[in-house]
Amino acid sequence: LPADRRALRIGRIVEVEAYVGERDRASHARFGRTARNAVMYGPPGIAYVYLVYGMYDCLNVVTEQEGRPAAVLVRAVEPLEGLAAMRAARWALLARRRRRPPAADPGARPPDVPGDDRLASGPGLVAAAFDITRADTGRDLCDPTSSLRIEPRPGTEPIPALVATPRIGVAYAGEPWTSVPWRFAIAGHRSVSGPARLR
DNA sequence: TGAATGATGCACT
DNA sequence: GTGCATCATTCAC
Repeated sequence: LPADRRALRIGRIVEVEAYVGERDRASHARFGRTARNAVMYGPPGIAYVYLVYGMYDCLNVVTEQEGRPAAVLVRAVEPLEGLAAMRAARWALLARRRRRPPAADPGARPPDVPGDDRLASGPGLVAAAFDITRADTGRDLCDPTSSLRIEPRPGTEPIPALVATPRIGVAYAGEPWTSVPWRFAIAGHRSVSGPARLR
């Protein structure tokens, strides 16, 4: 990893989606156990990272007992620390998409990188901001010594108000799976994905 | 402000 | 070969 992306990065998860069981026709487990989704059948707390649309990695957390394939997709994170590293990673993502050489000055912000609170406002952007890739699949996100981990909400923070909506981008699954309200977000939070009017 | 579209790699039928 | 748990850009308004 380049030096400007080695800093500690911390964020608050503000939006997730649940994918539960082989019956869920929107889930990667809908065809049963395969090479790609095998980790979903394992113990909970483990990372499952997959590639979507040939371009973006997406981070999931396995959530159920061994043998029951389920995971939560981390759709958006509020950046808290290590913002410069997140910006650098975002810039690298943009440069890759445009097939342009990396920018000369790593400290500057390109004009099309959005405000800091939206650096990880989408599942592909979460992985990009934290430099998470498919190579992270299988890592234990609950290990407090891991360099990639999820920690409990500090007890000093109140439980935020949530909204539940249908999941994004699963029209192919058919009913009831396209409509079940299994997307959860902090109500009105500025770092939630999507256009402002829907936050 | 919103709808349409291209980029891009690979898992899967 | 088909289609995808997405994003940025372009173009209309």
